[in-house]
Amino acid sequence: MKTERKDGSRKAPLSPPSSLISDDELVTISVRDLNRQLKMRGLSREEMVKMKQRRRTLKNRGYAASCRVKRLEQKDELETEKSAEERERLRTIDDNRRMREEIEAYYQKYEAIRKFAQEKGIALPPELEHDIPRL
Amino acid sequence: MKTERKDGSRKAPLSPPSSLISDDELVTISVRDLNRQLKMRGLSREEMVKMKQRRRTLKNRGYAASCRVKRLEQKDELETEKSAEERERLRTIDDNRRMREEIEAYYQKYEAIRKFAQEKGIALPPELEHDIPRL
DNA sequence: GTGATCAGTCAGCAT
DNA sequence: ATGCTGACTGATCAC
Repeated sequence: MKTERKDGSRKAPLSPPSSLISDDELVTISVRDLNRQLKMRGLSREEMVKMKQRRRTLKNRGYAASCRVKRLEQKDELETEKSAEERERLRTIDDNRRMREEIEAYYQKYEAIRKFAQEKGIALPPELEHDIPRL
Repeated sequence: MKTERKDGSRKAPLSPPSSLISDDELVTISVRDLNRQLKMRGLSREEMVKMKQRRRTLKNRGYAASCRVKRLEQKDELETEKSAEERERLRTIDDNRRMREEIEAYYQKYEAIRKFAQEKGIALPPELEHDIPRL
């Protein structure tokens, strides 16, 4: 079975030590502002490209996390819906059982009267004198 | 929406060009046989370690694939079960509808006889003379 | 050592 | 550019 991670810390993925901007800022800032910041600090074209790539990677990290959360949510949703269907099904089956009892009660009542009439020699109207076929 | 990969080829992940053993062999062979092969070919300790790591990575690749397949299968299973529950529920509801009709038929029959008796002034046994409360 | 799963990375698709 | 997802990798857990 699975337990907890000994260490909650993750792979401390990228971010070169010489980061001028924190990961958090970098993913939050707009492209426009980022360009401005980089220009102000006088980064070389190559450094700009590197920074852009780091931003993209950080974004991807977030997307991956969202993707996993979404998958779990959809799974939970499916399970919930399945349970709801099952509950409904069982409830309906129970309704069914009670209805069978009700049918039986009317059937017995009807049969009792019919036999009573037959024994007393009372002629019933034709539509009442025959048994209803049991379903 | 998602379409097809233009190119079925994958990232050609590892396998240094100078591979003495193909990926397929490497994951298949037993550790015992692998050691024998490596010894026979006279690989350095460092090369041995590299090879072991490559083997582990290849194994992991397979595990990851299994894991994804399993996830999909479980999802499909859930969806199938949900559909089955739903079908059953609808079927039961339909049974229910038919039973209601049956109840109504007996009820009408019973009521008709009871009223007939009442009009003719025929005394019914006490257990037959009263209406059954409708459920 | 083996298998499974998580989080991160990258490729490729769609918007 | 942005967001998503499949596949791959390394870390880490259980056995």
